[in-house]
Amino acid sequence: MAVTRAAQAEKTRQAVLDTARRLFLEHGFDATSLQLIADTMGVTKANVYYYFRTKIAILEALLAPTVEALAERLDAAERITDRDERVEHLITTWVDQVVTAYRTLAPMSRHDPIVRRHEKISRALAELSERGLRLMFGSDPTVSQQAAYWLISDLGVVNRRLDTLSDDDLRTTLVELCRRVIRGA
Amino acid sequence: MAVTRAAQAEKTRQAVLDTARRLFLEHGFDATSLQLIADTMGVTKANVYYYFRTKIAILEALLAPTVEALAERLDAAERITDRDERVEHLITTWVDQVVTAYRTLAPMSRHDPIVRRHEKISRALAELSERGLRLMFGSDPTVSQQAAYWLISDLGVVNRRLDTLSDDDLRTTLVELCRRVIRGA
DNA sequence: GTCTATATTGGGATAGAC
DNA sequence: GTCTATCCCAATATAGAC
Repeated sequence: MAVTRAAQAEKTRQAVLDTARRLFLEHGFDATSLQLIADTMGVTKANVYYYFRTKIAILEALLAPTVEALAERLDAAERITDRDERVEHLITTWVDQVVTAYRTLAPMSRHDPIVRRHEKISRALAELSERGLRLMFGSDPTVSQQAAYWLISDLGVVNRRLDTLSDDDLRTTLVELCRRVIRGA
Repeated sequence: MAVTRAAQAEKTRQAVLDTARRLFLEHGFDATSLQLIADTMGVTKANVYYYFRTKIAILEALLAPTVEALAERLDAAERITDRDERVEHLITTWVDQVVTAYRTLAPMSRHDPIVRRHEKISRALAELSERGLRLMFGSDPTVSQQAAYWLISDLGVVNRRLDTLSDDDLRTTLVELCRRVIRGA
């Protein structure tokens, strides 16, 4: 019982993040008020503000790990010299990330209008996407290759639709789909 | 002059729709205020309200033709008995619809959070999507077929990325991509 | 058909008590 | 660390003059 204050702080802070993530995904960022977040958690608005100075700061805190994970994926892929192997790595790790997307903001991160409006976030995501494209197809991808890549980059939508599948079956299905799209381009 | 009130009415009403469409696409529905729409058009909020009783009514008016066009596409496809021919028809008309998406709400219609929250709209789109799936793959599609279909249903994202292409090149690229995804499933 | 003016609600955000 | 109370502003929507 000695650490109460700091422990309580961490717990509440995490609760804000978890609640906000759920609500952002369900209603969208703009339609999720701090009042709603606070009510859902069972605390007051002021308490939420104690942990995050603005609403957008909550989103940034949520998105940071996702962006970081994306960057690490690409770093790892960059270290693979064999082309086929690298593509395979990119595909499987990408599918992994998408499959576990419930626990991240991935499905919303591209589609919620806030992302387009938030320069810092949108630029970060755009840069990572471009980097992934180059790692897949080299510095001068054909139009067909670009199309294939951008199509796959939106796998989150498929994920949502196949939510009755087990994680393993979903993974297998998506990997095969990606392989077909990418390898044929 | 001979500019009747009715003509003026039609003109202003259309201006509201055009302006709203542009702004909804750019900022998202929730972040687009009637004030912004009115200011952009150079009229007052009250004038906008003269034509649409609520903000959501503007969205509904915008979405109606898109939904209608989608339904007609499926009706036409239903009349084609040959399986391969029907799939080909679905693909090409779908690509057509996506390519001309600037003039519709297609790119936003799936992704803006308002769609998920608006029951009438979301149900209509969901029903049409399911119908398309059946027309493509019959009444009992495999998981792989479903995945392929849902992936393709989100073609709007690819469209946005390839905006430097001519319409014809874009069309060709997308049709080939769709064929590969669908036929291989 | 378009305007000015206003009602009303809810949003993000802060001050200060406990 | 959490609360109550409040500020300020922007949003949707309406009333009534021209």
